[in-house]
Amino acid sequence: MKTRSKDTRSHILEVGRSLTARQGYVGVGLSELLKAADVPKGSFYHYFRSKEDYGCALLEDFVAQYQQSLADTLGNKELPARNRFLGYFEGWLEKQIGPSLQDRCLVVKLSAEVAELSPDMSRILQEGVNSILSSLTETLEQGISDGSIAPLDDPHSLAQSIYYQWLGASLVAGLSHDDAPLKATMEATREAVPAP
Amino acid sequence: MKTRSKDTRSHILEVGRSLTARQGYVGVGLSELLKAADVPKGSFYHYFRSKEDYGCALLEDFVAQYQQSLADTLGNKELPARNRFLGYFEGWLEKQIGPSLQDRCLVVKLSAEVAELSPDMSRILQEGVNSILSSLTETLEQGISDGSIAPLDDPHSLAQSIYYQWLGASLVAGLSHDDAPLKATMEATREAVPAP
DNA sequence: ATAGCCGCTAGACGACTGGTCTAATCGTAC
DNA sequence: GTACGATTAGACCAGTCGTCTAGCGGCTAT
Repeated sequence: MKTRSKDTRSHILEVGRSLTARQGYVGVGLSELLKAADVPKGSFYHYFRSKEDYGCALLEDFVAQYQQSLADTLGNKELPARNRFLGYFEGWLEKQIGPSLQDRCLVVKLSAEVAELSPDMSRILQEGVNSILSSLTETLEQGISDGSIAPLDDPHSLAQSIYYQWLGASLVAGLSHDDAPLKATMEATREAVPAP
Repeated sequence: MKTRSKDTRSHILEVGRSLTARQGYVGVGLSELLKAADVPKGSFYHYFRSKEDYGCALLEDFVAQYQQSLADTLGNKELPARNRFLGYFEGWLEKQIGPSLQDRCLVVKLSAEVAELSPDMSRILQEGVNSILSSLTETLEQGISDGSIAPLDDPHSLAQSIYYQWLGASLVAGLSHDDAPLKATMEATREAVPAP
């Protein structure tokens, strides 16, 4: 085994992520995964208890990284909160357009598949969603405070509406490999978050 | 073979629908499907050229039925258009709550899975989405005409926003088996479609 | 009636992949 | 060089999709 920058476990998860972002969870078999990662099949059960255990690790990894990038984007206190909020969705738009399926949102890709398959994986995604919604709500509140967003009745409801809309738009955009639904949603988002 | 109310092909599709609504497309193997349908394996390839051909038939069937029920709900000219519009989403809410996964929306369940798997299946779902969006837009326009909905800048954008929001909310609701996201979306929908 | 026909069924079979496990090997520390 | 944990090879079998042949059973035409 050649030396690898990261340890084998992380390496498997990294390769798994890019494969899974394209083909789904069930759609990536262990053989394919391990071949792509250049890890012998026998090693798998040294690093993970089962495929589901691996799936959970994959999602935990994803959620953790996502939260980090969320903190970077939404937490940058230099910008007015409204810009940070819109910037988050601009980033989403760009990721979905780019050809690197690698970075696509696993909530969109895996939620439906995992829902009736693995309670553990569902829970991890669920918690990721909640944490994103909290961050978005908080940013809206900051925007009201800093004056970049006009006062709102219920920031949490708005954050929820917008986030769900992006999930749905991504689903449809994936079907047609066309970013029009996302661009329309970007426009709708701008209008839904009024500057004062 | 006992007499069956419908022909075998339709029967396979019907059983396939309920299995697929729960387990996804890849998640239902031919053996499981045919065993559940009590149809011998040899028959499958008499009715379908391949599993993908069956998948397309499944989706075409679903889309056709969906369009029918859409016409029934949105086309009922007795009611003001706003009531018909909101009624459609109330129906969605009820279906998702009920334990009969059978009736759940296959756009939500299969879009992500099918996107990178089968262009044909993707196209059928895509066309279903477009047709739903057209019907919703049309109903909004009728509402503006009949006075049940206050004038809107762009009915199509609004229909799109609302529909995407429901897709996303359904995805998340499935994760937690909790209808809160859908109820919140129902409320948001009511507010987004203002009576004059 | 009966012969012929054909839509449909039965289910074995092949080539392959799925996730899992045990037994053996490797690498390092003493 | 022995001990011992970390790592791997590859067997394992249930299950995958898809194919194929044999023949049932119910029509129709004569």
